[in-house]
Amino acid sequence: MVNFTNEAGPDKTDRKIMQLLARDGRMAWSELAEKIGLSLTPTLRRVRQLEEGGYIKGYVAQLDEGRLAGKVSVFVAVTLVNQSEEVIQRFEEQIALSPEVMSCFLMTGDADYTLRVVVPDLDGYQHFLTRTLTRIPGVAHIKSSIALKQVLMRPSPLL
Amino acid sequence: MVNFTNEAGPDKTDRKIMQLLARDGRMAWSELAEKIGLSLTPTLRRVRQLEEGGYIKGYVAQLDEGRLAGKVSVFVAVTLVNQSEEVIQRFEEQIALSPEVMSCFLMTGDADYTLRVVVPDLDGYQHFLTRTLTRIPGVAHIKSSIALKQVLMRPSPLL
DNA sequence: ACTGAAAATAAATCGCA
DNA sequence: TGCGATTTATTTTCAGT
Repeated sequence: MVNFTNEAGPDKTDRKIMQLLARDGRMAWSELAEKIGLSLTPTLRRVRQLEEGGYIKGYVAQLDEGRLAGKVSVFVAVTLVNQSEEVIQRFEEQIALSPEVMSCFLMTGDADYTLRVVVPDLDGYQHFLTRTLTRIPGVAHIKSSIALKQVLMRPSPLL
Repeated sequence: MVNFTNEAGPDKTDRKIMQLLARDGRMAWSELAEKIGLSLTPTLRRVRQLEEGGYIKGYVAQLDEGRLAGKVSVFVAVTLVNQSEEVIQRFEEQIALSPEVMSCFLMTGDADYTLRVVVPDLDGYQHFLTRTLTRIPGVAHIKSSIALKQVLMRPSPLL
């Protein structure tokens, strides 16, 4: 018997660490240590704790979505014919395989989905609709809302 | 006279680099070099080119949104009283200061906005509405759609 | 828990093919 | 564009407070 898995949760210093790494995920640990006013060892230990505790899920390069995928975002409200396990599972699976789909949320109430789909232009969206979305079994109805400008996009919540 | 600013754009190797860094943004350059089958020097040069060309916009730690901000996402369609510079500018400015707002898109047509707001619960959303959103000058109408599950969220486009 | 120093790795730079 | 070697910086580990 050893350790009552010290579930303390992030303190103020941990939050500062997360904040800094959310802005620059490749910052040198030595630089991070300096900025939070601790030496290397405890800094790195805190980072590892945050990673293991799942507060930091990973580190990613942010790619230019507009340049690599397209400048047009379409919010798509999808209604399924029913909410059977099979229909839902197949839908979510196919969606995850479509590179145009950047995010997908299951909505309350009507139990349908809202997707954000990124395409180069409206032609590209039409292709996505006809070649991908309408071909997924169980899709009953689709309503599209087109965005032309991304005003704000936070990769991580503000602390 | 020297160089017709060689605007070549990413080749297959560059795309592989972006793909790998989008999955692990803190990977050692030496490991990246191994995976793409080049030595360190050209690998690092390519990475720097991708950064300078804006294909890689930066590196960030992914924080657990559900744990740090909340499990409830609300899509909010906001209509402004008009599209005057002043109203638009103030709206976008205030939105950017609100930590609950994770993203904001300017929509075509009616020229209103779609936001994704993250809150711990519906009470938190009510607070956001009354303390923040409805207090921004120029906000005429609000329509909320509540999500309870994030099915998919890509930090970067698939290559 | 934190510090500081030593040992092991990794990153940046340079001359060259 | 690419390679390999050198210099410089960073990360990791460990003994001490």
